[in-house]
Amino acid sequence: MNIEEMIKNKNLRLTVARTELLEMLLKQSKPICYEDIKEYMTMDKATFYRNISRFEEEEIVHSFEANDKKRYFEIKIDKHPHFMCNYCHKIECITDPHTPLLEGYIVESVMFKGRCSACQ
Amino acid sequence: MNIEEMIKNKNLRLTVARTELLEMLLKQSKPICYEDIKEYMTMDKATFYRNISRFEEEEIVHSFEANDKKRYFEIKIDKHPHFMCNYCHKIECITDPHTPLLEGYIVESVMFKGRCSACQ
DNA sequence: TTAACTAATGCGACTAAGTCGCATTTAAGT
DNA sequence: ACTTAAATGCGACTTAGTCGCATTAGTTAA
Repeated sequence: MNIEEMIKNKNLRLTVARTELLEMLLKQSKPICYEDIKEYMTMDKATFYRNISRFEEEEIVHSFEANDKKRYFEIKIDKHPHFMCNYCHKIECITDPHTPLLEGYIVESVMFKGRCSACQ
Repeated sequence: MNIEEMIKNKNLRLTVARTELLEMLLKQSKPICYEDIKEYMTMDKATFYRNISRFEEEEIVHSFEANDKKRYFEIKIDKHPHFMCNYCHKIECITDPHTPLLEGYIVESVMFKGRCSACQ
């Protein structure tokens, strides 16, 4: 599925900003925040956040708050847990398919925090 | 170990604010943010955050950022995973002892997000 | 094509959690 | 009690993210 379809399938208007934003998100290998990519985008900050919120509603994007008080985003395909290092603050994707289950809950995402391999 | 010992053992000065803060934290059954308890405390906001940071350095307190952009705190005894509901935004402690391991990482905390039992 | 309608955008102002600087107070050793 | 350094309260500040509003641009139908 291409970017145009991703947008149209959700009955969203196809705009330059939305196309640019999805291209950007698809390019990443890990979650990013606004600061990380603002210099590579032409859209305004408000437009960025409004579109991110829209994409979240439509379940195209997943986000979470990191301990640096910034919101991080990634495309919601290939769902996987994340690891956030408490020492170097790097965020990594966990590819280990062994995602834990919790009785009584529907787990939609998992975040591990601790010391990453580089910080040991 | 009582509160006075907890503070003295870390070579911290025993102050009214610190005692009050630890009493407050020990009373909770789940993580709390400043807003949750400010009305029950006499100390200033700056003092609260400074002492929380100090307690974190001394590993008395654990904190994390929730999706409401607020920082949540709890006493760092009896470490356990947490569950944050994406729908009612409630934070719960997971008592299930089955905490997952990750090869190559030292996991210090785990946060699950999704739909809690009340929201199904 | 064009017209008309509505949603999306950019901009500047605003919000609020958390931090900082500094003058004052207080804990703790002598 | 006296001294000294650390802790506190207060107000000002920072900054990620949001809001209001005037303008622009997709989309649908004629």
